[in-house]
Amino acid sequence: MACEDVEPVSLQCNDCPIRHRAVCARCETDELERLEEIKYYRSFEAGQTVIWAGDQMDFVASVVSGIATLTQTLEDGRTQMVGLLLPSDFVGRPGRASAAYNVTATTDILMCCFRKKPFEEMMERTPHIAQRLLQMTLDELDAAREWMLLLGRKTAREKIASLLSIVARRDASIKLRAAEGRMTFDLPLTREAMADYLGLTLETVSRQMSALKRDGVIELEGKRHVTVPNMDRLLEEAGDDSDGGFLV
Amino acid sequence: MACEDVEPVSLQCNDCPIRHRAVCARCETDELERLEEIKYYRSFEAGQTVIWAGDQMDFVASVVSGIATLTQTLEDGRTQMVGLLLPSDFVGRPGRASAAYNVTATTDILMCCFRKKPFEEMMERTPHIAQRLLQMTLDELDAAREWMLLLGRKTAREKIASLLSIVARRDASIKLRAAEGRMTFDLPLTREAMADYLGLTLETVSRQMSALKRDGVIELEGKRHVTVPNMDRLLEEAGDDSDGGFLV
DNA sequence: CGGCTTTCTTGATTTGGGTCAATTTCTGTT
DNA sequence: AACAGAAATTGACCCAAATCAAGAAAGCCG
Repeated sequence: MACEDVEPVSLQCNDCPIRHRAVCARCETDELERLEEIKYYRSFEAGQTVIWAGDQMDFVASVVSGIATLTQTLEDGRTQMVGLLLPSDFVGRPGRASAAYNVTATTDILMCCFRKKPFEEMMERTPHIAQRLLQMTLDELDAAREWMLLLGRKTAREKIASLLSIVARRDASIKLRAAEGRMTFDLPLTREAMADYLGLTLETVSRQMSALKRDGVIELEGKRHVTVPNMDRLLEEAGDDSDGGFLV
Repeated sequence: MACEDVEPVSLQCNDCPIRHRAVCARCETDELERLEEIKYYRSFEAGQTVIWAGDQMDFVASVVSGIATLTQTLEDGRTQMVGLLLPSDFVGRPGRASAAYNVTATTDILMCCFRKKPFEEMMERTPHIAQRLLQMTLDELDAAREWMLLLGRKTAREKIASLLSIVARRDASIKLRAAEGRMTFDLPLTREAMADYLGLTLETVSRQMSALKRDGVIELEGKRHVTVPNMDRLLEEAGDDSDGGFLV
């Protein structure tokens, strides 16, 4: 339980195929059993709502496989995606009783859940977990603010290019593909989801995708499979050469 | 140093006129001396840049008086404000070497700074500080995401109304004015700053302010002094009845 | 007080992206 | 293979907000 070392990283559950990014590796040996005690799995089908904004939320969770989105909506139905959850991402927050956003599965998804109370107790006993969560939350805050720049000031074309480069990069990091230059990946989102993410309509998304294709910035096979012949060109189109803005 | 109590709140420096919201009241007695050791003040004039994005940042700080903004910019000069710092707000982050945003003083401002290294050491020794910072960061994240909805999906009029209601509320909470209904406050921002906050141009901001005035939603004396005769009406114009979205 | 700058307002015009509507292309399914 | 339903594209038109361009207020300072 005592955990004196410096660099907290991620924690590997016994039977989850991924490493959760939430908790402390150093404490792993001591806390793992306890973690196993309080955890359970839930799976959802594509399109299902995991939780509605405002609902009671008595667990925190880590995405094991699949993709989910965080969205907010106005009464008249306008919706804005405020986050994308990929495997190993963390949902829910200690010290908050109800969910702040709608969480929706966009593909079939498996989540590894921890009951909130015991998780919070574990946090109390294991300071590095709070520090690790702080780190992650600060990263998410940076990503959210990067997204604010995109939503407030970028053109439709720049928005699309930004999203594509983020997905490409995220995909690349998973596959450990170091190469710049040519890059191939599948879009995990429908045109509508992209629109909700970027503050556009799906028609505009479609039009700009076609325009980028016409101009040779991307190639499309089918609707979802994208290849970027020249990554630098795409980044240029995105309007900033920042190497980041991982909301993803 | 040991700090076993539950509810971390804020810390009162010996000679700052405000309570910083960053740290733990329970540890106050023990940590205060040390805090005094590592702290120093810096003041900036209206318009001055406190720090540029990417610069080395070897301190964290709390705003004592005045107002500062966090902004991001694209190469061609388009800028988006991503945060507003009011007295007692916290800037800078443990575990990060360089600033992520431009911080600019919009009024004369006094900041209470703590050198980062010792501050981080204090965090190590005082778990509740990390927990308190986590809490604050989660709140900021919520606010940023609320702002994403505004930037992505609200009309110019709704954006203005949202900003006004946030400033009104923040002002009200400072003055401990419980009354709903009629409300009076000074805008701490120029039209241009409002535009950068809302993802609009200053002309549009000005036009929508005039429109809200014409429609009796607000009254204006001079350019900056606003009174809201009916707070509910303003909230209605803001497009959501959420009682929050404090990016402020 | 009068000149000077900065901030703000208002008008005329343009345009990027929204809206509405009609196809087309992809999934499955039986 | 044929059909159905969902997802995506494309076109025609429109409108909210951007852009361009004067002026009007409000500070500020000698």
